[in-house]
Amino acid sequence: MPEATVARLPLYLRALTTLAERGVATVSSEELAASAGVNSAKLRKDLSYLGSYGTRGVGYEVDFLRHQITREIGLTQDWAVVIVGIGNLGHALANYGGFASRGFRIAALVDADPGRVGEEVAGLKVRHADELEQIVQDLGIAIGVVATPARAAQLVCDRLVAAGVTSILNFAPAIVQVPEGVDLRKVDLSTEMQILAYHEQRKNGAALALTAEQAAELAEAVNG
Amino acid sequence: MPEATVARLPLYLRALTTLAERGVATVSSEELAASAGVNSAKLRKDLSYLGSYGTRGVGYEVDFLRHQITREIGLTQDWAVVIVGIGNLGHALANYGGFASRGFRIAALVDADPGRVGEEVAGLKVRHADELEQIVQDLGIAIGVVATPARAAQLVCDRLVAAGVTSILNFAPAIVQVPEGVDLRKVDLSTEMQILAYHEQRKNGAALALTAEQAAELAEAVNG
DNA sequence: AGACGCTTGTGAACGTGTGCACAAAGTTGC
DNA sequence: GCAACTTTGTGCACACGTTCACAAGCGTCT
Repeated sequence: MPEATVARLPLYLRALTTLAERGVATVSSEELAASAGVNSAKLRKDLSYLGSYGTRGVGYEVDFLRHQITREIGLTQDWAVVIVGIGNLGHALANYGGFASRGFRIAALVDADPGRVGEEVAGLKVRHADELEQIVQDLGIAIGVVATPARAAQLVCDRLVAAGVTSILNFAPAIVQVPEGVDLRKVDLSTEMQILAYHEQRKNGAALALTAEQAAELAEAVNG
Repeated sequence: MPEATVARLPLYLRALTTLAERGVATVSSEELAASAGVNSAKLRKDLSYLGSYGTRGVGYEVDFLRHQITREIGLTQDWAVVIVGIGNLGHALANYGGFASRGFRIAALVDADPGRVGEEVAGLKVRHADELEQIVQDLGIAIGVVATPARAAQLVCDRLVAAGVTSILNFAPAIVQVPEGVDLRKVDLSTEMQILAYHEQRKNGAALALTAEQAAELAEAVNG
């Protein structure tokens, strides 16, 4: 299955869930594509990799298709996740409701700061980073989420990998290297913002962009 | 400039900044590519879209190249950003240090909950969502960050667009439609986790995956 | 049963992105 | 000043992803 298709399956899953909640039983590729924001031919080709689950002349049965995608992605199993780094972002991730409903379970929270260890966040006690290897092994954790400062990211990833974690989601603004066979995905606000800025600059954006000084004055006048 | 190249420029910028901090003055495409985690030919091709800023036989001057990329992306200007939705994630974003250093300035925080309005977060007073349009116009905001619950995301984006925002970064786990000409990027934990799960399932992951029941027992035994 | 209308699934063309391999161009050493 | 060495910039071939367009298949209506 093409990587691009894999990346869109969660999108389709979300659209299907919304439709199911509205009580829709059947949906055509055209409708589903519209609500997922993609081209209908692309949607059909993507779904065709799963098998022939549609009915010509009718469309796709929402619940059935949802189940097939869920199975394909592997969400019928429960995935234990450890979050490393319980700062602002770690807190937000620990409290994020979208995990549990999709088969991900925050199994442990870890931080290197002794001051944070023992604190209870989202119903779990924060544990010390020294225990990381033990935690990963005891809880059968396969997915690690890194929400540490940039300087700690590489070390944390190395330790996660050494402990047997083979999938890592990195939120730290750092370039991290992992060995072959380990999946590393990164989520980076700063990068996304910079991509937006690039396009903004090439639109009417020049008019809206201010010098730092002008902006500071404005901000003070309005917010202060 | 190809979209794929634009998406990598921030990566190069980060690598260059790290090198500059280490006092490195010159870098070859091979070295820079290694530290950015990409192929050196790709790096050179990407940089060639900026112009011919390298010296054959030598490499690239770190500071100079950094400046060129900064300019190309548009980070020499100050971009005013509004964050909508000051929950856990909004807090984390407001306090994220990586913005200011890259030319982005959190100019305003907005929330629909009257209970949060007036609260001070990251040195700014949270203002009510009703004022959104006014704030966008007064502060010359070009980029909006949406960190609301999923159900509010579409409405917030519509209002941002109506107020003149043409670049939006959406953190809400929702599929949002925007008119032509508006750039919408999304950052979605859940999607990223699902992509990881897909690959994990196709590796040795089956061994690590537990049923929900087994996992709950384990978790209780270890965390409880 | 047969004709008609609708929607899927997919072959084929097109466009974008990647990576090799090398000529061009600069630096260094003698 | 010239030869040897290093590294950039890029033409070209290939791989990947997207979109069109339509045949195949299913349901419905007469």
